[in-house]
This record gives sequence, C-alpha cells and structure tokens, in this order.
Amino acid sequence: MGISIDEQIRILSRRSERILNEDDLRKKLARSEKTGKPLRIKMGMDPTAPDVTLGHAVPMKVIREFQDWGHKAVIIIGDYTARVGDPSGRNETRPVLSGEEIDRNAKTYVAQVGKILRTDPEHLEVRYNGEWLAKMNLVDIIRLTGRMTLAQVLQRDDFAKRFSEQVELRLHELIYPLLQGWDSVMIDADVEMGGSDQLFNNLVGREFQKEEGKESQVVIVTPLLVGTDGAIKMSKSKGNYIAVTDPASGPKGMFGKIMSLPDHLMESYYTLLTDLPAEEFRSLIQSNPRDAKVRLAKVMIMWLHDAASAAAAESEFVRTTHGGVPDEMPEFSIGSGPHKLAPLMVKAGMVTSNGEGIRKIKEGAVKIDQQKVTDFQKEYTFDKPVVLQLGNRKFARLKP
RNA sequence: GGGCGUGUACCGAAGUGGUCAAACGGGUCAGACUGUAAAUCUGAUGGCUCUGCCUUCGAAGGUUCGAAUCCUUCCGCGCCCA
Repeated sequence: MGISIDEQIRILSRRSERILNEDDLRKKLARSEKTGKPLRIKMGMDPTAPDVTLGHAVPMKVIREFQDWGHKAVIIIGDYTARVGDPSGRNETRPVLSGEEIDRNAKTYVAQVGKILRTDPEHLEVRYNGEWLAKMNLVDIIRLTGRMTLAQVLQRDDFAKRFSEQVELRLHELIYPLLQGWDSVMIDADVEMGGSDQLFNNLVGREFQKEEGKESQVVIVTPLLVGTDGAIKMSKSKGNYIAVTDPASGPKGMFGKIMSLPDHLMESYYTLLTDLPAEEFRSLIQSNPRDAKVRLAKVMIMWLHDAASAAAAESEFVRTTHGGVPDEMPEFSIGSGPHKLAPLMVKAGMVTSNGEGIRKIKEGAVKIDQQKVTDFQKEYTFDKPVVLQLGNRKFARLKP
C-alpha cells in the first residue's frame, strides 16, 4: 500500500473536523496493514429524498480514500430509520415517508454513490438497516432505550435547544441516535463517517459497541458544506443543494450553480470537494475570483461527469452570459399561431402564469430570436422555429 | 381533564370592522452593472380577457351596507397544570 500511517492521517485531516480518536484510528490502521484485513468504514444514508448532494460527497470522499487504501465502505441505507425521521440539525420534526417512497429513493442511491465510491464488492457493501431493525421486538427496543438516560440524549445540541425553546420534540426522535448506534454494532463498523452534525449519533455507536464487548468504532466527522445560499448547511430539504447527478450545464446545471455560489464559499468548496493543493487555489481565488470559480466548476464536472461535459458547460456559460444562445434547449410545438407571448412562456415552463409573463415582457426581459419584445399584447405568427428567451438563462425553441 | 396561546400569501411575520390582494424581512424572478449567474443597486412577486374584474387571510356558518378583523361551531398546532 505504501503510504505511511502518518501520511494517511495527514490526508484524512484535510476533511476532518474531528477524529475520535486518532490513537484508535492509528491502531486500527496498523493492525489492518499487518493482518491484511480491511477496515469497515460505515456511513449512513437517510433515503428521505432521492438526491445525493455535494454535502454527502464530503464524507464520501474520505471514504474513497479509505477504499483506495484497501478498506471497505459499508453504506447503510436507513430504510427503517427513515420511518423514524432523523432530526439532526433541524428545529422541527422531520416528515416520515411512506415505505414505497423510501424504497424508491433508496434504489437510486447506489448508482449515485458510484460517482464517488468504488462499487466493486471488494470495496463496497450496501446494507439496509431494516435487515436487523425490523427483527427487533418491543422488548428489544425497550432494552435499547434503557441503555441511555434522558440527560444523555439531551446532551445533543439540537435536542437541548428545541427542548429549552419549547419547540416540539417527539419521543420517537430521541430514539433515532440509538438506532443509528445499533447499526454500528450490527455491522461491526471500524470507522463511522458523517458530517459534524452526526457527531452525537456516531458516538452512540462507539459506546454501544463497547458495551457489547466489541471494539469501538472511530468517529470521523467532516465540516458541513454550506449550500448555494451561502448561509446554511447544504441540505435537500432546504433546496440549497447541488446534487451529484445534476446535469453539467443548463440553467439548473452544476456549472451555473457553482458560478452562483457566493465567492466566499470557494475556499471551502475547493478544500472539501477537490484534491487541489491549498496554495494553488488560494492564490487563484485571491487574484481572480471569477476564474477561480470557473476552475472549480470545471473540476467538479470533470469529477462527477467528464472532461468533455466540463468544457461544453464552460463554453455554453460564456456564450449565454454574453448574450448568446445555447445549442440545446427544450423544444415545443405550438402551431403557427397567432399567439400571444405570455401563454407561450407558460407553456415553455418559463413562468407560472400569464400575468408573470406579461410582467417580464414589461420589464424588458423577453426576447424572440435575440430581439427584445416590448408589447405584451402583440400576436405572433410563426412560419419557422424561433428561440424564445427569458433573461439570459432560460431558453425554449418554439416550432410552428 | 383544566388553563393559556396560536393558525395570514413560497417561508417568517404585521394587520383586531371600510383607505387590504393585505405592511415588513427572507426567498425567488427580472433589470442595471460585472469577462462570475459573486457583490452592489433597482424593480417585480394571488389569478385574469389588466387603469378594471375575480378568488384569497385554517374550515363551515352567521352578524353587518361592508369582515383577515366581530359571533358560533368545527379542525389543526404549541406550551403549562393534572
């Protein structure tokens, strides 16, 4: 394998907010090296929404390092815990999904995770925690809850906060960390990865393993990636996320989303999501933020798509920001007309109502074949396809 | 079971009889600027056959010339006491 343990720790530290604890990790790594037995690196995924985001990608990149050193990722799909709802980092109760929704989401996870992780059976094991949680009966569950006190559970920051602020806190939410901890026992995790908001949950696993007379897992938490709003943690439910499966270009594509990140986020994105050396991107960010962001976008797309898509996304971006028109856009057959423009904009999905379309025309935001439209009452007849444009990001080809 | 409180547009939050399609903030969209879609400034943001009309303020009824605002019932939610 060739890399010293010191070197491994150094590499891991780039994305580690905390390692609990480092000595244990060193011991595990050393033993694994000696025996050739890979470590089991656990990460839980809550299938409450179908997208794996760049937020998940941060701990997953760490897992990928472990895989590259010969260890095994164990991804736990929380099909059962999703029925409970992880309250991490929330100040409100998470909605509980139906079984079908969860299953549907869970299925797509494996493919998405494959963009980041090695997926051969040597390096990846995917488990559903319903596998063992579904078998527990009431007595088992009551015993599990008896392992912790209320005071211990309320140490968790968001629980404590909600409790003291008199925000709703349901009993089932308190059980969530216990279930997640039990997962670690069941799969014999050596290391559990997660965002820093998972710290408490992961430590429960460490504790439970010890109680069961097993070797305790090491807990590594990564910094939380801030979402596209530049303010709060990237999360599916807040809509401030970039998904690993987002298209490279287009109005909702990775390139555009990354370009619209506030500049001050670039350093953390470079650090957490790329492997470029810090000196390199720091100086680029300082000297030319615009180019630094383009570079970031391209690196991300090369990673999650491919080099050709990255180049195409950039050229499309440059063209459209300079008033150009992209090669590809959605097409709509509308018949020759006559048509008023606002309803066409609705049909093309650019606006949600005629009124909004009319407003946009009045604002001077609408163009047909690059010509600004000013009269919202005017009726148009088309004998050949035209490009309808709102702002410089939304395009549709209208065919007679 | 008892008490207090609460339900307003995408979200948060004002409004306690007419001047309310409803302040303000956030978000979103657009305009200007910019070799970033960042930042900043500006505008828009219920629907429509758009200088007017229609439908909204948890639901249903009611009082009134007139209700988001008052009354009745119902539903949802929060906390406290038991």
